[in-house]
Amino acid sequence: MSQSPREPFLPVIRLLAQTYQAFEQFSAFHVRQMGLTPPQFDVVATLGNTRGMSCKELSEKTLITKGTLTGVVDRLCDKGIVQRTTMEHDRRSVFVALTARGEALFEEAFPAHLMHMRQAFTAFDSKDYDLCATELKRLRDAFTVAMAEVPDETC
Amino acid sequence: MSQSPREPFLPVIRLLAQTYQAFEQFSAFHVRQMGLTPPQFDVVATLGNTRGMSCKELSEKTLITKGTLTGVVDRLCDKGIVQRTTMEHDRRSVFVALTARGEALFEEAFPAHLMHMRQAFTAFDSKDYDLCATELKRLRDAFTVAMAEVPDETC
DNA sequence: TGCAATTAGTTCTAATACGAACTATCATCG
DNA sequence: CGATGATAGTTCGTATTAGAACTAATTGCA
Repeated sequence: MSQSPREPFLPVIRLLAQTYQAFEQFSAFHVRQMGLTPPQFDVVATLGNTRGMSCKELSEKTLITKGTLTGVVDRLCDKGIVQRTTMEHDRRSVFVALTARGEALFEEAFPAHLMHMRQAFTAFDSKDYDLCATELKRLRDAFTVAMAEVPDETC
Repeated sequence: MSQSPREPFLPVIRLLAQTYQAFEQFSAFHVRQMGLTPPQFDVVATLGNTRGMSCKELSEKTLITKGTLTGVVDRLCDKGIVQRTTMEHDRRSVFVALTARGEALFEEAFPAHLMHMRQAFTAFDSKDYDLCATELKRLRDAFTVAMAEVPDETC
């Protein structure tokens, strides 16, 4: 009934998936109440307190693929929350920034979401944050390094 | 340029997202090479070494929503990898099991994927697994508990 | 200068993803 | 027995999601 004892990383992978899922559920629940989808909120939160940035930079910060980002930004444009501008010095780039209405939304939604998320961490102290961050970093880097080593052999 | 120092959990959330993303990239890369999508592989891996199970059970183990699962199982049926049967004692339930061809696929793809994933953990020893698991469990439970406390107030 | 290689975004296709509405079936309790 | 409620899956609508092909613009180097 239990898993193969030969693969001690399987429990870790399972836990990672469960943890991310639990986070997503908890976070998305509140984001949807504010009339946004999680990716849309990510974009608004990333653009907040910022002059704006290119799609590429936005893509790197939100971890949203560029192809997907086009659609997300499209919908935020339709809602009047962000606006696109072509850049002067590099006409390939698109500059994305919050509109006045987008700023107002950010000022309201972002603190509200922080308040919501804070409720999950009431039992954490600074040592807990450090431990958590250390282990996550270790895991993230393990995957990143492994990923960097594989695909070259395939091409 | 740096984040609000008042919210020590923000780095943890960011790291969780980055870690899951890195895992997904690394894992999905290999899964796609085998002609499956990540959710399809999850289903095959879950059904492997099993007589089969209901959609509900499959949904709980794979973390795939029931609505989404219908489509995933549809496609696996089309490929002849799994098959559906209505249960005798409860005609609401659907029993999903690997076909002979699905078994063969599992026998080949699952060990291959384990081998792939193992490459990310070459630097981990048993203490590392424990530390990682402990912190992930703590995080997962924090979100789960917080989620359980919120929605009732909303209804 | 001039063309090949890059880069930034968009578009396209197939597959998720979620919540809500819906159907069919069971369970419960009067 | 019979209404009420709960449960398992499917269906539906909208929004992501990844990757690949495509366009436009820039860069690099001969």
